[in-house]
Amino acid sequence: MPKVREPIKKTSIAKKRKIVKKGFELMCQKGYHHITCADIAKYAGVSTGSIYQYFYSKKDILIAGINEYLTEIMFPKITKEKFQDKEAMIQELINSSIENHKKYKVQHEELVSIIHQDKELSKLYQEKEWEVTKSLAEFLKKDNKSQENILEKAHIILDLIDNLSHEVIYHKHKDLKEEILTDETAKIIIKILK
Amino acid sequence: MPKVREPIKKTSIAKKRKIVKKGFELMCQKGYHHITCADIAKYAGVSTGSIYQYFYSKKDILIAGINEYLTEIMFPKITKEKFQDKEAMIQELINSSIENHKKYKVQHEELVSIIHQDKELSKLYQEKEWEVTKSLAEFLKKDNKSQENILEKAHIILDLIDNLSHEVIYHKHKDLKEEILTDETAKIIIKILK
Amino acid sequence: MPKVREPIKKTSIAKKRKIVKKGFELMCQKGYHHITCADIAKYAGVSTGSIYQYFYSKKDILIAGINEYLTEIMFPKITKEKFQDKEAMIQELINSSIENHKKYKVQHEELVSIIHQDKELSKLYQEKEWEVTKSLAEFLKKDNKSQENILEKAHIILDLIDNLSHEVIYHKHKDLKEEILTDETAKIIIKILK
Amino acid sequence: MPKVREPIKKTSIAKKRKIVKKGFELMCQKGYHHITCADIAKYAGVSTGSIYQYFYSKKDILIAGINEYLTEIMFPKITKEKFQDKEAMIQELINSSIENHKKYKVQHEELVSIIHQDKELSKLYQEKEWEVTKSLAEFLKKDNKSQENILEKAHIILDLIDNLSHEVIYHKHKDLKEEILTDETAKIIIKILK
DNA sequence: CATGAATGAGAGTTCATTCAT
DNA sequence: TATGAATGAACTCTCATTCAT
Repeated sequence: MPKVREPIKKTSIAKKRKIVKKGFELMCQKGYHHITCADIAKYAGVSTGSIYQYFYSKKDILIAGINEYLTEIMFPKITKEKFQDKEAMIQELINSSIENHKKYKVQHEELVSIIHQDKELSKLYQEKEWEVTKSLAEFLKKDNKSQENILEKAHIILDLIDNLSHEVIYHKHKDLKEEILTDETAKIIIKILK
Repeated sequence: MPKVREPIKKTSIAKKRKIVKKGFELMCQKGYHHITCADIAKYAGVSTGSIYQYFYSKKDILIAGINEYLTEIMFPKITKEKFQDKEAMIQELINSSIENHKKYKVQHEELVSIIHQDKELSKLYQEKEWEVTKSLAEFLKKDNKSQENILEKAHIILDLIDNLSHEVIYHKHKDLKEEILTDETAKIIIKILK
Repeated sequence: MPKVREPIKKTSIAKKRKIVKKGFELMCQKGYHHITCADIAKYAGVSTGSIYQYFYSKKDILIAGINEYLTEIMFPKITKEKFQDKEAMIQELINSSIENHKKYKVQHEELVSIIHQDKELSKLYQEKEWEVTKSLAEFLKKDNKSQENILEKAHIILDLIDNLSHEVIYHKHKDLKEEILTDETAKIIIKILK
Repeated sequence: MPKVREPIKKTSIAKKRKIVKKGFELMCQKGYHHITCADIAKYAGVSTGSIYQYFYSKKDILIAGINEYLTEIMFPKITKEKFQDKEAMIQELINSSIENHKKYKVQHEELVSIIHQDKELSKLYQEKEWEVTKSLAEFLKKDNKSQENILEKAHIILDLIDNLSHEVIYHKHKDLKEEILTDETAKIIIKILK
């Protein structure tokens, strides 16, 4: 079924990456269905034909982008054992999450929506998500023996941080103070871990 | 842009409602971009022409559906003062949220995604969300004086409940026990309100 | 896989037929690969969209055209028992074949080429061809008992007539006299049947 | 239209020939419109760029191939005066035709179709065809004086042989015995020449 | 008012040809 | 001279919207 498409040799690696980067960026900004392949090509500074030298389809670009995003940005490793105490660790978790969200500034929901409409992507997403949950649970266990329901707690904690990040990034509700929200979230997580 | 479109007079109210109900249902099930107007017409048992008697566009149906959804389902009033204590209130909040999610079983993310791509919808969504947050904050204040940062806490609480509902509905992570997750969420909310 | 496409109700039968007629005509004139769907639409006096209301694809139009062509034109029934003698029958066979070829004036080879590239069409073509061969053989048997290898002879006869028709229609070789060619062909067929 | 293209000098003669040979082979196997220039390049073991060093266009390769085919294969000289009698000559004619068809095993119709869509090719084809017809007529005249309408007869004979070859090669009709068909064809040709 | 056939702009994708290396 | 990545016009097909009936 695939006709052309070659991994790469030298500077074309850069080209393929540029297409993913720029294409994914555009998709996140405007929504997958609101941009055309021509848009992507123009934005990436290549021809429409070039896109199909490296990707099977428009969707293929999205998948590549999501893959990268999930792997490198959204679910980075957290098993850094350098933290002295829980407070520091949690603060670091929050900060890095906000940093990551700021950096990508994706329309996160667009992504999540598309992910959930595609079996393959859905599976990938959940695997990554689960990996991080387990990794956090592992970390918390070390620090604090006899923790009950640690997986569930880790899940909740990650959700709290994710939600906080969104609020900070998009700042949808003018009457919520960013600082207070961050503090409260941190305090709640501490309470959870008590 | 507007050509024809009449609010309603008698039994055609029912027709318009049927289009919204069935159309929105389909959109939530399969995704806005994956269904056609013909699909909606067939599913609603009307002709494609009829759709444009009551709606300006395909998107117009979505907006009507979201409006209804936000108003009646997702953000119902919570200022019921019948609760005896916080625990009961929280449990009720959790139960009704899960019930609502179960009832609609929408592809929630699809909705959220589309909402965020449309200024108008986005504003509407946030207003509704904020209304409920305020309403919960108000309720909590009554019950417990001297609560600091109550808006932020209310926001976090609603997020926790929403997240729990999703997990229960879609059950993405096989290793998370529904019961434990519910209990833990409830416990955390109690802690927040301490 | 098929999305839309409805047989027909009333005047749309005419529309579908017009698309086949005109589309097939164009294909035969210019070659399947040298015309676009837009060309067909314009030539048939409909919109491109209309084409896909009645046909799955561009190729589908070709198939419909070929079907009709094979059934009605190229391989008409020959079991007319009204002939008094072989000579008359053969002359009639030749005349009607030339008439048919003149009438359609298709680029016959284009057709045959496409037919041979498509399994389904190929089968259909051979079935029709074979039917006529058998029908002619049957006819000849009646007229003349104890005919050996009658199927093979019928096949050769039909080929001779087909070839004659082409030569007459396209008149490729200026130095061949049409009349003589026709006469010689008829004489040869008579000899075959001796 | 013409940009670059050089006849040849030394070993690149071989390269050009390889492109024609392999390209034409592919075209005959899969059909002109079903293969790409990239396919040809790969199959011939050269780069796509190289093709345009020797040919103006994709079609140019086809023309070169057809030229060679017509000249060397399809219409070989038949003025060999080594035959003792008509029967032997006819048998040899039949055998060599079948051999040729077997050897190339081209999708003959594809060729013929394309030839007829191109004025230039069409003319070339007819010239070659006519040359052979004349050459056969010449041969037959020598062998047998006082032959009337010898050109027309030669034409018919060549057609009979061509048709036989196709039937033998593609064996489309299971109920036709190859041997009988060959015998009958030979017998008919003998009768023609009586 | 209701219908559903008709419309046609615009989508994703292909591939003959070019050209920098 | 040889390469193969790059190009972009042109293709087939879709579908939101219109409108004659």
